[in-house]
Amino acid sequence: MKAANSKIPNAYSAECPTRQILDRVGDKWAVLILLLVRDEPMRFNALRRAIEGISQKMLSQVLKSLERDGLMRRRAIATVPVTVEYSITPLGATLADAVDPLREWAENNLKEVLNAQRRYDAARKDIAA
Amino acid sequence: MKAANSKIPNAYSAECPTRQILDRVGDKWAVLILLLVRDEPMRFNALRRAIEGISQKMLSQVLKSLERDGLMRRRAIATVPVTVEYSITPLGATLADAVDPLREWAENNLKEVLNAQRRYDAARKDIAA
DNA sequence: CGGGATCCGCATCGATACTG
DNA sequence: CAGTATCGATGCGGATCCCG
Repeated sequence: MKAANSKIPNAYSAECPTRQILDRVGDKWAVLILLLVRDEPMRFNALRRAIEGISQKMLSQVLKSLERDGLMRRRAIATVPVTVEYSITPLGATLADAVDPLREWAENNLKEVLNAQRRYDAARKDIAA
Repeated sequence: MKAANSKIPNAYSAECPTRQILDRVGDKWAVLILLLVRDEPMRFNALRRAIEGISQKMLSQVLKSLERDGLMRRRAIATVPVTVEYSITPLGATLADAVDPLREWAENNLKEVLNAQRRYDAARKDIAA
């Protein structure tokens, strides 16, 4: 990543906010966690169970970064054994709201995307043959 | 969210549309390209120049997957040398629209996120000391 | 101009084991 | 229960060269 190019009209420099946020939203787990926690505070292993396929390492890692970004709050309760509750912050809630249209789009259009893929692959196969 | 995982109240299975789409949107380059191409059709090297830091390999790779997903259209014009124009599809345009709130959020809240990070890091440093 | 093919380093991530 | 620590594979992505 080099210097910014403010000259070019339609350009995304490395410092562009969209890119920086996209890098975080791009973390496929982060958004899922955010959406889950928005509905209700959740505990570590509850999240682990709710998100099929996530490893404990990834989960704790992503949770930490979400907390660092001010999107989530971590609350440890001194019981035995320890209880930890993760809840969304107001800032996180606004992000979750901004992601909602995307989730709706996903639900409404996934099939069409999959169809497009099949068409594309079929066309490619014709060329190969 | 449909009957697939209607048992578990808050869960994201691997087949969840949101996850599948997020995997694509998670590709940090894909969304940027989509947003650029929405405004006006663009050519390969124009995109390359517009997106700071992308390699030609990544660009051609992402372009191909966007085309495969039916989100973008590739049009080759038989000039010498070849001219190739990438434009958004109607489906892609709806996705771009769904991403817009996210971009706005990014522009409005990046600073707050960065502040949160600094606070978090400062607190951690205190503990270390 | 618009890519494909290849090589390869390094960061990611999963698996496992251990702890407060 | 809620994590940390370590190791090892793998695959992403950059760099480079080449071609129609």
